[in-house]
Amino acid sequence: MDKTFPPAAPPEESRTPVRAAPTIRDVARIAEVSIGTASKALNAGGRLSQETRDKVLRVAGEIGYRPNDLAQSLHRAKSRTIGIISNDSFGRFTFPIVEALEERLADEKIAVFMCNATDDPARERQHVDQLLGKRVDGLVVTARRADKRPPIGPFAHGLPTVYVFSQADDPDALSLLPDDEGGAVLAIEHLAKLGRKRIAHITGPEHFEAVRLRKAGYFSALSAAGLAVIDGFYLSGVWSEAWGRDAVARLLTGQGPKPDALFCGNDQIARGAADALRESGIEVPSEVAIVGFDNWDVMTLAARPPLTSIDMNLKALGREAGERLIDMISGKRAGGVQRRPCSLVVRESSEGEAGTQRELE
Amino acid sequence: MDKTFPPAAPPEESRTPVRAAPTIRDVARIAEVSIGTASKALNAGGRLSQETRDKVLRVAGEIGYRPNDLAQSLHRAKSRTIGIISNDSFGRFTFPIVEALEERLADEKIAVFMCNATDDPARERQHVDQLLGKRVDGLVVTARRADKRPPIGPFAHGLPTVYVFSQADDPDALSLLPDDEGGAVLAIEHLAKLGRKRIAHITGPEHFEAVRLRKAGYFSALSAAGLAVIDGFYLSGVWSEAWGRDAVARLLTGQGPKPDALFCGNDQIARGAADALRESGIEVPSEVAIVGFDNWDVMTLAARPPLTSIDMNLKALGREAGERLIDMISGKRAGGVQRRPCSLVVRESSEGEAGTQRELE
DNA sequence: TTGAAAGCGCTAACAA
DNA sequence: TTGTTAGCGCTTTCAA
Repeated sequence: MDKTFPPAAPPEESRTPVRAAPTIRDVARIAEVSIGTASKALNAGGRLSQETRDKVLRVAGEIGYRPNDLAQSLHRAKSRTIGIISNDSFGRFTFPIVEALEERLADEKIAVFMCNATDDPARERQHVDQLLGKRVDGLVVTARRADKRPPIGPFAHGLPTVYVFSQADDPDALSLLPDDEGGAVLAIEHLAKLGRKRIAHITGPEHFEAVRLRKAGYFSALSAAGLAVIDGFYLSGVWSEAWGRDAVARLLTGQGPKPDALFCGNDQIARGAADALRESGIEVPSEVAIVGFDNWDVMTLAARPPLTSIDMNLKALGREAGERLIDMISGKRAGGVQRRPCSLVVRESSEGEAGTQRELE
Repeated sequence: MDKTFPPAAPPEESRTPVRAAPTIRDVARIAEVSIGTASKALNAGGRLSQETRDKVLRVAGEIGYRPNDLAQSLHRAKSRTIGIISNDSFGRFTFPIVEALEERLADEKIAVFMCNATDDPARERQHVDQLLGKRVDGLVVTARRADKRPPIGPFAHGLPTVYVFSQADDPDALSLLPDDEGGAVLAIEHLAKLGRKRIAHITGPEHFEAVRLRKAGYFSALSAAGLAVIDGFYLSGVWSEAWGRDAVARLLTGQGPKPDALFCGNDQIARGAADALRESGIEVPSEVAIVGFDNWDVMTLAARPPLTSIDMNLKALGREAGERLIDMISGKRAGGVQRRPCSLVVRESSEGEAGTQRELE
């Protein structure tokens, strides 16, 4: 066969619909300038006649030229790209963090690779490996539990990394976490200010560091407020509404004093507690006030009454993670475990004047 | 000053901790071969003496060489990178989709850029623009509502794009959606099989296409099952537990017949309905059975009793979106609105033999 | 079996 | 003011 004949058109299926993006070379050719000139015009740099500059920009606009970041990254040191490794398969905590982070980085024209490792170290390693291949400028690591985890690496050593809602077992690493203990203190101070004297704490499993920290805050704030620690008023269980109901049943059937307030380890427990109280004919908040944790609207707003809760300010945490990462990328060193304040969101489950419906001393 | 003096060391802050990644040039130099040879060895291609190949690979391993994807992408046609534009700021529906999509694409060594547009067209456009600069091979668009939206572009024209849980107002675009109508049919068939005759439908706002489709499924399945359409048994409101409770109150206080089953437009409504029934002394499922929609465990498992629900199989949807996008990237054309089946997940709120506790005909 | 060199799209230093 | 060119890290011919 004659090789000079044009080859047959490729079959429909394999004909890609993407037409190759125009390059700076195309712009230069059409605008009848050199590539260097075109580059200068497009990057608004150097001295150039206004006329040439305009012509180049016009042509670029007309043919839909868009610089190729890949090519730029190749000889800038930076790819303007970071990776985020998430280990929260449900996303309830991770999502607001990631969202705020992404928003903050978008302002800086940095794009975010999203990788879900779902607590599988092999997958995680694979993802990090891929991200290194993509020459990301930094890494963010998130998790569902705020417990210590082995640091990324050593294969990622030297890469700016921020752990957020997650804690690396490496003193040099930067970890950004909510101040769980402080959050608990907020809750107890609030209840104490309302005149409550017998505050119980119903919470999740103790293998969560958050549980241990909130517990510590509970006890320290009680004593700071001059309130007695009552036997049987600290109940650790699981993170469910059912446990909230159970725990309330236990508190009500016991021999000892009955609580006039509950501080719950999360909003699901708090909601279960609210249901159990209502169904036992105990009024919230007049007889028993409730404060939850997480400020998860799905729970706090649907509960009857709506729940006062502690907000971990996850969006702020995500935004700050972005900022710290940007700092690290530009060479600033940082490390250590840093905790950010929670805030109290008051709703009906704890509203009302202190002591109005209470026996006063 | 003498220019030949070495410049002062940069201040601590600006000294970046990242040591430049080794290049193939480094590998070649240390292994004492040419760059071409090193490349051949690393890519397992071409004929090469086993000895040289081993030496190159050993050196590469020792110095931690990792190919630079950016450089590769530059003259491959593909970047092995896609972008996902999400418009669901809460993430409840989007998250499982994105997660499955990311997992599927990771198998193909394709990385995912995550962009949240939060329903702001300007932000969306900005993101698409950035993604085009990064030379992504494709785009996935997700939303919170499965309603029609303007297509991405025309600036992204020609770029393989899949709309998932989201529908482009463009007949050529590929949209992947759950079969809401079929889901409703599943629910009604299930209840009819249990012997229920008076099935009410409590749902969300009609401006959601999903509401209209589920409504259509409700009516068509009723008539297919030979069941009467009862006046006042279709109630459209909002997506909340409170509305579920309200709607039940309406159904119970009305003059007409009382329902023996409820099909709810989502699980929050269903949970509210379950609460209202229990508090009215009506037993679920013996007196009134309930089926929800979304199969959101936070609701279905916490409700008393646990809720039967329709699952939209979002993970499967996400995985398929990944597959279709891969197809499109490799040149396969696809388009149209494609709906994927939902499935029924039976729990206590509708369990039990048909008619055992019911008046039978 | 190995090496040399062109080129992917872009920037920046230098030359004209 | 504009053009030329080296080179970012890699692959891929072609030559040796």
